[in-house]
Amino acid sequence: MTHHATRTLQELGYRLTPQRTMVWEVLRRTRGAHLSAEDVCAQVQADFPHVNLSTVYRTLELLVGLKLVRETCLGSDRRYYEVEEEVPHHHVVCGLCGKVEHLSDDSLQTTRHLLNHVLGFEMREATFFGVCRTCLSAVNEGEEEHHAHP
Amino acid sequence: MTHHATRTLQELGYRLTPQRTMVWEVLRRTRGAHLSAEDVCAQVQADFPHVNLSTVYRTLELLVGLKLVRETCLGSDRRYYEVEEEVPHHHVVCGLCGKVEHLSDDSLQTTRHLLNHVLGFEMREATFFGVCRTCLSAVNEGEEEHHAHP
DNA sequence: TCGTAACTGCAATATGTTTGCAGAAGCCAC
DNA sequence: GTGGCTTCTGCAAACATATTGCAGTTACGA
Repeated sequence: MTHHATRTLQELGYRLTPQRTMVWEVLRRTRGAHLSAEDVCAQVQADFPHVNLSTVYRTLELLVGLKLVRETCLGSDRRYYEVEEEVPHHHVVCGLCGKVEHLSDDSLQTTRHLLNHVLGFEMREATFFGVCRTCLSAVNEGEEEHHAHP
Repeated sequence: MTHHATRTLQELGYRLTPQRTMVWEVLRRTRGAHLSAEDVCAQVQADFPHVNLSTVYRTLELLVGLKLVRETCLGSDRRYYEVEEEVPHHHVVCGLCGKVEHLSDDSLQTTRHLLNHVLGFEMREATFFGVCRTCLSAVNEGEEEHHAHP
């Protein structure tokens, strides 16, 4: 486990167990991905098969509470986790293929100011749902074909 | 049921059952709210207690498929439904009190263009997570109190 | 009014997440 | 190191949300 997370856990009086270390390591080495609790558990179990899913849930809850891990909203089906980055980013989700892309926080400065100005709202993160480039071209090709053969 | 939804259902060969009518009416008269399937079911059952939750789920699925109802993502806990408006809007969710506010689609034109330009992404809807005005002032008052009595 | 295909209610099931509890183990004091 | 105390884990059961199979009901065109 990286110095940072280790220190945080121990300084706050939490025990440094192998399970917690492994969950953290999985998230750290998959930086940029978005893993469900079950994904994390599967990766941990690849090395230590006896580790239990409920322990993974409890560990994720702990790490989220300590702001070491971020729980992101990519849809209503389940929860996804990733390490909390110094520079936050936002998510762009394709409703057709499910692909998730990132968007830098800088890009949303004007949107942040808008929300703050209009609603007095302090934006922490944003998720955009729509159709990605790839799926858009696929749809367009389909339309063209359809027009070609009415 | 309003002419529009009625026509759509019947023209497409779906049967116009009381259950479907009631689900639609509940959503229509709570315009602006965000109801879960269970919420809808409870409101329908207030008048017709025998109506089953699974029927509500099937009806919502149908109406969403016909684009008469929109399924919105306000977090990963469950799914919420509202009537599909002519002019779409976006959602602003407070992570502390859970309040949901609306944001007009117009406000996000530049954001939409940004996503299109940077990622080739066609944005359909956006959800912003953060802290609302009310909770922000509550937090600030708490801080002030804390500073006053260290 | 009748017949049929579509729809509903019910119960069972699937999937994701939480919890109670007994046993295991991290960590501090010695 | 060793002991002891408290936290943590594994397991199984519970819980919440959503889906499905099936038998009986019903909308609706003929």
